[in-house]
Amino acid sequence: MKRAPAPDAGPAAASRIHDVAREAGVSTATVSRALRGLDRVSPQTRARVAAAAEALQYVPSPTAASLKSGKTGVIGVVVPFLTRWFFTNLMDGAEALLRQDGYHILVFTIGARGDQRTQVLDHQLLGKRLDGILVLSADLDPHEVALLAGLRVPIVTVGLDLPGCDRVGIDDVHVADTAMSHLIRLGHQRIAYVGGNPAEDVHIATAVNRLAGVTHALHRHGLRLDTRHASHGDWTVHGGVAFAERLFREQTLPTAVLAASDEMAIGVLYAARRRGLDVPHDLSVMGIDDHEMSFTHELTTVRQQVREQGWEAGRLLLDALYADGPPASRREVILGTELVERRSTAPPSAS
Amino acid sequence: MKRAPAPDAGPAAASRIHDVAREAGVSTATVSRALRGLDRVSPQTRARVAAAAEALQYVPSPTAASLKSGKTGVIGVVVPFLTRWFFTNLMDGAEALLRQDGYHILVFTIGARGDQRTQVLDHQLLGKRLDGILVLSADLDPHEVALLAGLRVPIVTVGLDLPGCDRVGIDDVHVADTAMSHLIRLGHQRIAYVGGNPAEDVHIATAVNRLAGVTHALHRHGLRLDTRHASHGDWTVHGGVAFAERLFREQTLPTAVLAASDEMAIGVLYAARRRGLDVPHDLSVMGIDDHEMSFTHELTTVRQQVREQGWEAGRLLLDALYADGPPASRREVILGTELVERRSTAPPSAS
DNA sequence: TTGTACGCGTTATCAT
DNA sequence: ATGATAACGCGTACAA
Repeated sequence: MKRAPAPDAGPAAASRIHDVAREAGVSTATVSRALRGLDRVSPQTRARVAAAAEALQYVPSPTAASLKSGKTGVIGVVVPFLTRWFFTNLMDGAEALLRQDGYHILVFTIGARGDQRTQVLDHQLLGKRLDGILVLSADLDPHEVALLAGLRVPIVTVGLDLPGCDRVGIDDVHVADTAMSHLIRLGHQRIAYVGGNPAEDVHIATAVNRLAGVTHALHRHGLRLDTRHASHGDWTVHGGVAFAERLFREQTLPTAVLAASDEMAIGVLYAARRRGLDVPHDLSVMGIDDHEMSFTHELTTVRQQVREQGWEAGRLLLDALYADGPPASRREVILGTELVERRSTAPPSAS
Repeated sequence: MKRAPAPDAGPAAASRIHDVAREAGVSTATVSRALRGLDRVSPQTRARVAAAAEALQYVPSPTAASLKSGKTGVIGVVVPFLTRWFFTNLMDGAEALLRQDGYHILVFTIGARGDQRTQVLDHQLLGKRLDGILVLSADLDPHEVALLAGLRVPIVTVGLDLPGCDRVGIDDVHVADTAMSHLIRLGHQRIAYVGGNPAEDVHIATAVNRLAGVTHALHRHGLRLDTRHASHGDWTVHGGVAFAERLFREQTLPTAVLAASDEMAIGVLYAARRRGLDVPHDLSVMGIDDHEMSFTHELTTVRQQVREQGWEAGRLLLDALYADGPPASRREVILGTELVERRSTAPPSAS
């Protein structure tokens, strides 16, 4: 507030609703009604108010409006990482939709579980600041869930289930089944799998469900996972590299590797190339997601529509926001997936 | 507000400062002072207030506090895209730092220039909502600049210059010079270059500066850009692919390609492989950035520290926020860069 | 050290 | 259709 008004630019102080009222010769109540397009304002008055507001460069204070109305126009987006393809695409989709309706996005990056997360999702920081919450594939612990639920605002999740909350996602069992079935159909029998860590991803069923899909597909064809060829990574490229390096030390190698994420699959590709293995001749590699960099790696995968999921989540949240009163029922949107064949997979070589 | 209080959970209504005051047997003023750690509160009183606040689950209303103080605790981050590596890493760095000081991040994704941007950076939406602004490599047009400047809050930019604003960045001329010099040192003489579009990136000197660095390096060695081998892309993988496909239709091919971004370089790699060219034997390819997927593509590049730039930008903004009153001087933080040699580059083959 | 009382800028209720 | 006025919840002079 000590910032002196610059002598060379615009109005020294922002104008308030009172100034507009005086300028237009009406009351503040009328200004408020006119500017927000409410009923019961004569066309002439509305025009006069609009002109006055324009002349005075009037911008309503969102703070004051929020204090009175209880609505902030802000949606909290809870996301583990800001730098990973999956999450940023979710955010992008959600933001695009929410912005159309004048909502703003407040970001809460909570990072990997167990870190300093309690500092991020803090009662103090969240309190009365948000109209709604989007939880984007963040594996919240019970305390965090309770914190969010205590806010008493609509919550929509993507990629996980929260009791009573609307939800968007894909069929993870099916997507993994599709991927594994493709490798089996090509003729592979010794297939390695690197999934997510079910112990870490307690609230995110992704790791569990994709493993289930993999197992289903194998069982259907009388196959099973070789424990020496199955492990879990952290969903990242480096996790995939680490998995592959362990794998390559085994006596018998698989003829194909399925990774639960494209990023891990790309890590496997990298490690394989480093070891001099020819993909797909010596080893087929397949992922799940269709990451933006999958095509440049010629990676066969099963595509999910990530941006669309964010978009749908935003839509569900808006619905909940406009329908005040408790929701009639819980809604679920499950988007489809699609096999994308590229050059990283082939039938096992005769050798 | 019609949402009926759930019978099975917490307090029906959030408690206000008045409730805490009554519970602790003091005035609201004392509660305010005690809870915010101000002086002139006796230890006993402070403890009693703290206990009462705890018991009532009291959380101060940020809205009301903002209305009084004029501070919102919110920083606006203006960014072109939410889904690109460079921007998300900047955001991540900035958010990590700003959160330490209790600030929140409000995202403004403005997209490519000329789209529907005016709808995003709107006077109405920005007004009185932000304590400060971070402009992350967004090429604002004059109207948008005026809009932000009119907010009268501290602004820090990354990757561009705004009059009077603190700034973080790298030496783009130097980084491009380093890259081109590396190719020349390897023995290349016919080197193609795909840069950014200087016509589109008016306010971002990146395209211009990197081209300047490229030209400097060439001139120093008596070389120059073949206009048939130089063009501009849109910084993306697809832009790189498109450039390479045009390039490969030329009569004489270069022995090396430098791209102004790793994403474009990766596109060039992809197109080269599709065409059956062996990298680096038939063609050396080099980028700038050290994108997270560059090592999986074995791409030689010049690394810049992106997350660190976001972090530094946050730091500059905090400084400006704490030092009220007009800034004494304009500050610039220029971070270093580093050549990263991988397998996509080699001396030109004898053929 | 603590309490009283006013104001922040808007919206909503009730008159008119 | 419009105006007067009371909240909204907190911070902070100023008084005690």
